[in-house]
Amino acid sequence: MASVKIENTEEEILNAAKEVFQQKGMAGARMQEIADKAKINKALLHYYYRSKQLLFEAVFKNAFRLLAPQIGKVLNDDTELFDKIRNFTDSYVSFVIKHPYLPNFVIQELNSNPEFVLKLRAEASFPSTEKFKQQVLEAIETGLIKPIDADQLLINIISLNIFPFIGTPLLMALINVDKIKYDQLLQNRKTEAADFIINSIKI
Amino acid sequence: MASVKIENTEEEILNAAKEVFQQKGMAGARMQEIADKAKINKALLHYYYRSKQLLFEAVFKNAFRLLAPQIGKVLNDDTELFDKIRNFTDSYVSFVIKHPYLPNFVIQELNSNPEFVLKLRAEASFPSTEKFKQQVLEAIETGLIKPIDADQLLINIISLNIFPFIGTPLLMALINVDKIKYDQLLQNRKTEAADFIINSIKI
DNA sequence: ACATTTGTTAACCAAATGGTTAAACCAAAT
DNA sequence: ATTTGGTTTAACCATTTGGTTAACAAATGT
Repeated sequence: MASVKIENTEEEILNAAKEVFQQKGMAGARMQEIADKAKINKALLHYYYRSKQLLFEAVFKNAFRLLAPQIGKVLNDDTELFDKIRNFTDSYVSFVIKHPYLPNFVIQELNSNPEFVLKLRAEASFPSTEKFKQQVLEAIETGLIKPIDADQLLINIISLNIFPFIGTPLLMALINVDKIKYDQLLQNRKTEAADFIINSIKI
Repeated sequence: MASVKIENTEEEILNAAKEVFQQKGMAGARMQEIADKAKINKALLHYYYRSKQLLFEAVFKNAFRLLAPQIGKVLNDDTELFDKIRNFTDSYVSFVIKHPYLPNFVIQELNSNPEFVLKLRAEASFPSTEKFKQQVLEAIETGLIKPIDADQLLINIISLNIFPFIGTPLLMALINVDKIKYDQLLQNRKTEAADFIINSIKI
């Protein structure tokens, strides 16, 4: 039964580590807290993952592998541009509501460890933007959308979808609503954000 | 000359603390590093700011007092809606290029200390959205813009302006450009972002 | 049955870290 | 010249923290 137990503890650790790292970041996380949350001895953490750094990287890669395909949807999907945008905003919002700490975590740690990006690029899951750029060019040529730089459009799409989650505390304070009302706003964005984007570019 | 010296050291400390806190966050910052950067003894930090927490709060409030008026521009300015949007995106981009770590710092620490928001609301500098909401309603009634929820529009404006800075490492990796090219993209956003927003809402 | 490998723990350790203390320094007032 | 007040430092301290060790337990192979 060794392998069963291994997978149990290993996953237990990873889950606990995920929680703690995503809430407190690399610097703020404590190995002891992770051990407690996983209900194991601290030494066992080092038995499975040799150091805090390695445990963190495991968590981070897991998170990124979850997030990347979501972003990939805007990029490497075959559907028509407007559908794709609608599709993306809808599914991304649903996704993040299930993993609320994730985008902030990824962004944050990417900011404090810019070298991380290099490691990520090597990953198979890392999305490529070629297809999207091509599609935007075609849509411009066929007169479907106004001329716009594909990179800027991509930045816009991602910004409109990710920031409302990362900026939750700031935005909540600013528009002066409680968590419940704000979550409703976010839900509405499933369609609102897509409409906003499409309105801007369609002819 | 005691008072002169005070202001010098105190400011020296605050500047050093700003750099370190903004790059590493509350948890990752080290008092020793701040002292070194300010070229003073560590004990002197505690002489001026009794604890790490208090020093951090001083830095954070400073940062927020810098950021808040920028956001306030979208909200409490008298100019016409489209001009206001153009104005805001232009001046916000210029502002953040001068203070690159600032938005990320504020967002990040707001996320890990949601109670902070309460303290900030009390601040005089905290922007109110009433005027903006009113203005949007009027613009809809007079047929200047399409119907849109003012809160959603505000979220869109802020997202489009702030996220490209916070998400720099992610976006750079995604669209596969170096820092120089990315900074050019950001510069272009001074007008691009405003156009994008206005295109979306104008009739 | 027994040896070997794998999983788990309690106790421990060295380094780092936030914070304190007591003394020294120094400009201005007396 | 001496006192006085705030300013600055070196040395120190208690606690926290990531990480290790050595011993024990539980499987697994032979």
